[in-house]
Amino acid sequence: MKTPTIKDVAKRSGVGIGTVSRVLNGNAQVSEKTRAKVLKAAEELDYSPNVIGKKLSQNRSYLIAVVVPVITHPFFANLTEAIEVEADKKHYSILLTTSQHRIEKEREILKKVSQKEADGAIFITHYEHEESEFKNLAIISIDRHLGSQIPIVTTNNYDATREGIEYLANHGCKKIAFLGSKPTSPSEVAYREKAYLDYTKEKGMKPLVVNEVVDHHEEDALIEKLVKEYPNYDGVFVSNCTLARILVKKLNAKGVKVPEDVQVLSYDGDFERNSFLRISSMRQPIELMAKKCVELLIKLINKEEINEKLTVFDCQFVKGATTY
Amino acid sequence: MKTPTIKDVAKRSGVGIGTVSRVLNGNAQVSEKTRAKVLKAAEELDYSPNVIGKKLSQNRSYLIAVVVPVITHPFFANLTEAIEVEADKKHYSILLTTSQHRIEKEREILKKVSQKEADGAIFITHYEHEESEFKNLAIISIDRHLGSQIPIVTTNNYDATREGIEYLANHGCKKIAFLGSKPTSPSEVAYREKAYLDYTKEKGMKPLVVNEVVDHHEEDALIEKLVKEYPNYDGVFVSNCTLARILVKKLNAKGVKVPEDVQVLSYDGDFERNSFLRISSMRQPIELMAKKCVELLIKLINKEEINEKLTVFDCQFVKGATTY
DNA sequence: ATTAGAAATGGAAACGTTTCCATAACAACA
DNA sequence: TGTTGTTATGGAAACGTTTCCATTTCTAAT
Repeated sequence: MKTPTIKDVAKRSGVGIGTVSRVLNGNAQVSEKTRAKVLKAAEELDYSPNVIGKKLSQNRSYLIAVVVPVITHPFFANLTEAIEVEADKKHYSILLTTSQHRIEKEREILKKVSQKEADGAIFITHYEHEESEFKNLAIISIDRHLGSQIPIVTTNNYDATREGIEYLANHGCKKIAFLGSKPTSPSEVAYREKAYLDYTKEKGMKPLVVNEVVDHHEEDALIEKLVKEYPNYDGVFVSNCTLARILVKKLNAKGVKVPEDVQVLSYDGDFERNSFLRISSMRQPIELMAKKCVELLIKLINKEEINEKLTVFDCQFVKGATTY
Repeated sequence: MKTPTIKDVAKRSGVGIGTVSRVLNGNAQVSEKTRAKVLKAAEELDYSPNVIGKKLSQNRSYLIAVVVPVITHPFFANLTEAIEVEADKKHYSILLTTSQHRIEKEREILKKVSQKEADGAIFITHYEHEESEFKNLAIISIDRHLGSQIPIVTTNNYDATREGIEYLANHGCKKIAFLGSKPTSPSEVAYREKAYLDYTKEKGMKPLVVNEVVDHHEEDALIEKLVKEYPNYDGVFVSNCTLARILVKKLNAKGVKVPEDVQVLSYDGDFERNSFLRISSMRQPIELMAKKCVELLIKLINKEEINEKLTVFDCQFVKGATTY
């Protein structure tokens, strides 16, 4: 009992396959009588068009690969979900690919895209690739510089960081530190540290920076370095929310109170659900970013001209329990 | 400048397309000389096979749809990621579909599967569907009874709940309450409440149950009902971890200390990252479940016979900070 | 009744693979 | 050198659509 094809519908309704296609897609003129016949036959056969056939004939997969290190991280999960919702509106589906922090797996994903497994990809990830790996592919990157041709969607890293640091200063912090994990490849994220360094220089403050390239499982050791420096600071601007959470936990464990002894403000936005401690943060407008990514990517897929090589969104300060 | 096809490779290497296919798939005998020629030509043309063509010729998409309400929930994210990792090992990719708590969207997803957008689906979701909607489709369900033909992967809901409640009793709880959100469709999850009711009956305890069918955004009101009952209980077994987190927050807000005044133990497992409060829980072995789902689903896709209509995994008690 | 123009329709070609079948090349042996 | 059996190879057919082009049917005006 094979599943029926368009031919079966054509035969049963006594029309040609072209006509069936036109009826079902509703994009061309068909007489009312024919339309009824075809719909009836399709109904009776319980026919639904085979998507793979359609994809081949259009040479389009209508799939967008979302490339993240892991989906279990709240930031990635929220971003991916927002992308899924936007893509769905435009009749694209999401191919979920996690690199599990392994560059080889990321390469495999790129290969999938070049094999038309997906029409394009949105990269939210860390690794540096050869520019040649991206040749001609429809790719949008969040934050990172993947290659001269890859459009970037990002936030106002410099200004938002600056705004955050000023917030700390205006709320009583005299000695502000910076905590981050240095991006492994050229990235807009680097402007966060730069904003901090510029600020301290301007104000004649002695900078205290803990910002190294670390593997994701080495975060604890990194943060430990800053914890040790206490009480050389009474405020910390953290480059991302995961680090911020761990920092607060470690400070608490040491008996340092947040925000009483140290105020903590983070980039990113606190996407943890039902969290027992909301981190104050400069929240990135994830939904807007997702929407923009999808729009740009679809333009790229359709070979339309794109003028925005760099799209910048503003962050918003969201008060949590880690600052005054 | 079109992307090269297998024909281009055949022409350039002076062989037939069948031979090219054989070389590239490495599943048939090809002379060393020919193999070299073909590989060279493929290399020079920078050829990579078009996956859609392959899919059509095999009438397989090598895609598994993962159907979750949202991906932002840690439990769903962890499960999905585990599924992705397992599927990848078997050369399947993941089509991520979120229903956003809307049954219509879930129907659309089912339609996608029946249109061969994916070869099969793993359902981790709430809604009740007509059994006819699943006709012949390769589907595995986690916990829920979707239809008489759909295999279920679940945990030992009854026994693990019982074990949890006994743990509370053994650690000083005299009056144990049950908090849950009632499944909207037949589900193995229902055995959690049953285990509680049986236990209290056996022990001659007066049961205190707050377990209603609620929409996901009505959870607060549900939990409030139990909070009001305090101090009619000194221990709570909660059916899932989201509810448990909210419960603890609300109890704290009311000045009730956890675990000093009330101990809280949850089903599921605490999948929040860097949480400031670990919930004690009966943890479900997510990785094993994911592996099983993928295995079963692939068997289903391959039309192999399946004897396990119900697969049950054991949970493991994981101590957090909400119990002694 | 005739005809021009528009609307509707049938079906071949195309999308890029895999697979099957027929044939060709080769090796080994008499 | 011819024969047989094996291995290698070319290319048509098939997968299920969409789309394009040629043809038919209809409409309405003369």
